Amino acid sequence: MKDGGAFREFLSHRGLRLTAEREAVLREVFATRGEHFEPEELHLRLRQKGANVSRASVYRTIPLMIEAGIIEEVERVDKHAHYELTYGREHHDHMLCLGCGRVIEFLSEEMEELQDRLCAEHGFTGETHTLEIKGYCRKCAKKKT
Amino acid sequence: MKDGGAFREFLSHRGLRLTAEREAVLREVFATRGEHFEPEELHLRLRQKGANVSRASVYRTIPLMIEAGIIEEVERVDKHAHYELTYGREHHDHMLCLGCGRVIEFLSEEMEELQDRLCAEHGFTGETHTLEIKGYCRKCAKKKT
DNA sequence: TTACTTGCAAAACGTTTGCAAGTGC
DNA sequence: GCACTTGCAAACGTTTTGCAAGTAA
Repeated sequence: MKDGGAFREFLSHRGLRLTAEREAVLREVFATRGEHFEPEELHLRLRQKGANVSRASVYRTIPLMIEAGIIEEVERVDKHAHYELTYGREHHDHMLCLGCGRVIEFLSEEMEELQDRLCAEHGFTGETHTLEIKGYCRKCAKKKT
Repeated sequence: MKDGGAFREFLSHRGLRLTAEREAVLREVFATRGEHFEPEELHLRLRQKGANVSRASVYRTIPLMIEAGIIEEVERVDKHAHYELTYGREHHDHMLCLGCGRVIEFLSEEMEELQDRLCAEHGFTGETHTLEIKGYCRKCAKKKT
């Protein structure tokens, strides 16, 4: 697990332990490379691969990975939380197709600049932003007409 | 209820009925003018005012108001959903203070333009966007240092 | 009259937690 | 050895639903 270093450091820095379960969760998260995931799904995949990690441990490891800056919570389409790996990736935002559910990721330097400007205007110290554009992808837009 | 027209129209257009319960919920939503609210809270306020509207009816009315374009779901800070009245208001976005939980609303014409540009670049037909900037308001930023 | 709507209480859902047993450091 | 971690199953809080009774149109 070449990328796991940041998490290991985070754990030891906090006096927490690197257990087989946490390693398994972390490995599985890295295996999703780019895709969004849900806790339940992550747990299922771990079981399928024979890793004995309980649902509780998955749920307990997620906030740690967030604090460690490995993952982030993204949009909540349904009732439950969605996450994605952010470690080693640039910040990006999402377009969500209301037709097929497809998620398009995009980077926008302009968006970053706009955030800075907006924050300055409101005396706000911005740390992160989430921008989600809902609409229809090319295919679905065509289908609709 | 001078503002309720849109909802009435929506209901009759869909062959749905304007019941006392739906009217009460709608009235209460309009009474929140600008503030975000949660279903549970809305239900509580209705009870306190003596309106006999069950929790179930509140939950059943919310999706109708969303479809009617009266309210929108905003950020989910905790586990549960937050909504706000949007009818008759311009689209705006939010800054959320991680210190005190305060929500700052802001309008940005630039943001609207940026959305259009981004969508065009990705062959996407954007309908709405949600932008949330997390960080610290002036007070909390000062407190932190 | 006839769908639509209601309240209730139970179910469902994702998520969290208390506990006793286990384990990294 | 001691604190941190685990799995389990029960608890949690929000949201949804089946049902029988009620009601707008």
